[in-house]
Amino acid sequence: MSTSAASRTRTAALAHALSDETRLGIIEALRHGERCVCDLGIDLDAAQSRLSFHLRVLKEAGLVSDRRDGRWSFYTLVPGAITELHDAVVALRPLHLLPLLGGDCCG
Amino acid sequence: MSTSAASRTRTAALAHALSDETRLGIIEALRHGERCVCDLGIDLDAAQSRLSFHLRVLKEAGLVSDRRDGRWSFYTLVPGAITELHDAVVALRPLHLLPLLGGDCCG
DNA sequence: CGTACCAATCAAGTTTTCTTGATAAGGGGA
DNA sequence: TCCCCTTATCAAGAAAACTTGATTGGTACG
Repeated sequence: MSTSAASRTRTAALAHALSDETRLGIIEALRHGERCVCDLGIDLDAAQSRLSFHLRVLKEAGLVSDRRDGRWSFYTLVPGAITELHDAVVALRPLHLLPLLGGDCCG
Repeated sequence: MSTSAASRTRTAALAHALSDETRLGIIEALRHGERCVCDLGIDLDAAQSRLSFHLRVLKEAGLVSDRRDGRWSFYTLVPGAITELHDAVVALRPLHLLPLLGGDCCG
């Protein structure tokens, strides 16, 4: 039942991907669906190079995926990663709070 | 409905606190209840100074609280912070997955 | 007192992360 | 072909995070 070292590594990587406000802004923008980089740049008022850097971090963490269409790159949230993150957080609950937080009731 | 800048700052801070494996190990150890620093050092095989550093990060993020008793310091998880974290992750769900992940169904 | 113990803090050095500007790769249109 | 647009990548520097060993501050106990 104890969290394995591997899952701890994974949780740390996911948390790191979320530990930056620019990246949280990207994720928020992608909640509504696929976006191209140029639109994200306008939404977030971020330099192109900076945006590209953070998109790469999110992609390497498995939180977003990209698709190329002509000269544009489109990014999307990976639903499974959000679920994974959710499960990781639920796994941190104090044991005496186990029934709370909505972790096990909707399966 | 859009995530405010303040809550993004808070989410980033919480995520940063979880982005380190040593700190995840501490949280895991505290799930079972209060622990003193000396026990945590044994559990995690971490140098005293290093442990103290990470405990301070967790404390400043509001994830743990401490209590002094004689020469010992005892640390505990702050239940509200885990809940807060849970809510923050739920708020990142893609909009078309809103009914999933157990966010809204448990009162 | 003096010693031992526990934990926080400090100082120094290393590593990682982030930002910025420049360059390169690739596709579309004239 | 040539030029422009979009994006990724690189290089360099700045800032933040982490580790380690030493010091300091309290507390208990002889």
